[in-house]
Amino acid sequence: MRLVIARCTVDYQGRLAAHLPEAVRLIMVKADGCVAIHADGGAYKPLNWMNAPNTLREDGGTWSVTNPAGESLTITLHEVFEDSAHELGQDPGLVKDGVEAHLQELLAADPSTLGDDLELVRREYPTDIGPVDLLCRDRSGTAVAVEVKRRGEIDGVEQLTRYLERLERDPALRGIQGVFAAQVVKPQARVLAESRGIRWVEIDYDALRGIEVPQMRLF
Amino acid sequence: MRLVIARCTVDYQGRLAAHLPEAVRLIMVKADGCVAIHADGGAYKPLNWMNAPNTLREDGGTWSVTNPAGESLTITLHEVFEDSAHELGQDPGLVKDGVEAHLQELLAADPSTLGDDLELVRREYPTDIGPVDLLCRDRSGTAVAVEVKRRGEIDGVEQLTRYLERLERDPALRGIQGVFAAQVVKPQARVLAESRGIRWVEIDYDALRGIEVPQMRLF
DNA sequence: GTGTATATCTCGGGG
DNA sequence: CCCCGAGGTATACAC
Repeated sequence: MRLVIARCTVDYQGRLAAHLPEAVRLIMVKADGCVAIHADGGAYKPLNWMNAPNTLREDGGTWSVTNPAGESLTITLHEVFEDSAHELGQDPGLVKDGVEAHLQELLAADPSTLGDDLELVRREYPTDIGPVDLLCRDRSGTAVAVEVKRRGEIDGVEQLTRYLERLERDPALRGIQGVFAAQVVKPQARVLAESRGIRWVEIDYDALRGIEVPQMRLF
Repeated sequence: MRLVIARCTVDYQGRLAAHLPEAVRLIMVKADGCVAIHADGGAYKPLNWMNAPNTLREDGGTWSVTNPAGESLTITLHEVFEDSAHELGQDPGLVKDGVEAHLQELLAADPSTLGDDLELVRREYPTDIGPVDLLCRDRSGTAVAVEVKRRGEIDGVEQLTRYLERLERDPALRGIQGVFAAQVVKPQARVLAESRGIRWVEIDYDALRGIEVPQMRLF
């Protein structure tokens, strides 16, 4: 990783056109070739950047970064305060716990949390407008579509509504019911779900984890 | 801006739990207090981060970053290879051109791209759930609401559907039609739009720019 | 402050 | 490769 602190101007031409007036900034060049221009604030997002794969050409105080898609980033260095490089090596990567995919896994393993005697038919059941998280059947054989969210907001209810509309057209699924499952279901989402005959369930993540087998734990 | 290259482990506890095993990484601390942990690859997004406002406490080789929302980032330094600081100053900021606002401008200037003889009534026409991008009328006097996107996805169709439902309640707009305009309209969005009687149009941005007057350009 | 809409979103998974 | 959905989305702007 190369780190350059310099007074510079930057121009990006590609999906949009963007220009940075002259100022002192950090230019970060990673081992995979990606380039990011950082100011001293504004969260982690750089002011300007170019992702790999790309080509970096240095010509005196002018850097040209181009990629196969035809985008270009031009950096003009007016004054360089530091220019250092470090070997970081391969990163072992981030281990995450507590995201929607994990919730979905846990619920797929034990759908009874969502209602009496629910049995899983399949996860990511496909429709022509995208896959529904869980397709189940209850004891009476009625199909049940489940949308799982970490935070249950109005968008999720809309999403489940679209799926139900599509699934209802399949004769084998006629009469399908909807369940909206999330750790927290916001008031607006509750109202919308109820007005559409969709049942909503708040899930206790820690309780679900408690019944989980040890080797499923990530760390 | 402080830049530290170090062998470290990192743990985040907050909206989820995430762990980084020991490896050499860049730790960037910006003037506003935000902290980002970068590996030597993988676009501009850091592996882990904590945005301002937060509190950084250094205790030997252990850094604790906490924020008012109760999230925490713990960095354990095992070996420090570099630790430098630089004064960057206030950044004048980015000048952008070519985003959705620009597309909307161009279409407002020439709505005929969207359909025969469309005439603009007004941009950002207000409804009680937000403004619709363009309100037009066609030759027959029928109102037409236009939602403009750079990339036409399912969310945009939902958005336009909500506006149409509101606008239909206005007697002066009864019978209003919807047009979903984007540089690219994704297949799922096409299906949903058609099933709701909304016409979709793909826009050629470069062709629109070609007929644009020079003083509309930003730089 | 909450809600809504945008983003050069980034990132990962599946066909 | 594209399509699609999730994100600790972040960010700006309106109410």
